[in-house]
Amino acid sequence: MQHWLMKTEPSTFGIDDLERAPRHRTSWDGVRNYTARNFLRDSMKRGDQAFLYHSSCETPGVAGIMEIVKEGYPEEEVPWFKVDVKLVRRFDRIVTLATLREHESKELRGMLLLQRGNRLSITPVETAHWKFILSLA
DNA sequence: GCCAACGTTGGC
DNA sequence: GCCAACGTTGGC
Repeated sequence: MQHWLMKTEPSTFGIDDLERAPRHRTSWDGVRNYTARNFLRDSMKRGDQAFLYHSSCETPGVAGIMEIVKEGYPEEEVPWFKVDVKLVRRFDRIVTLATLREHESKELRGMLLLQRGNRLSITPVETAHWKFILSLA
């Protein structure tokens, strides 16, 4: 199983919205970047888990865990792709970006989210990083 | 609101 | 293929 991190702006769609969605499920669409699209289309597999990350908000950070329940399929707008996800677990508290940064040079060294200038909305997460962030949650 | 980083566009 | 201009992201 692979792990991922998927960004969303909570003012548009956040963990509250996912929790309220029918069966805690939603289509993860609107991704408009080719690298991220390729992850959606080619690499994400059913059963993979992903951190739901809140960006562009008061407290950026990881809000919970989702599972991929439907692999990549086309959006109506060519050439973009989406997957379906469901909420697995909502963290009691957000694991904030500030907290992640505290471990940037040790446990989370090399994490793509923390790399300078990274704007990619979907990134793979190394298993060691995944486990460590879970331990913070 | 600012601005660094970086992706995309389009003329050549 | 180059690269300047422009648009977007996202933390602060």
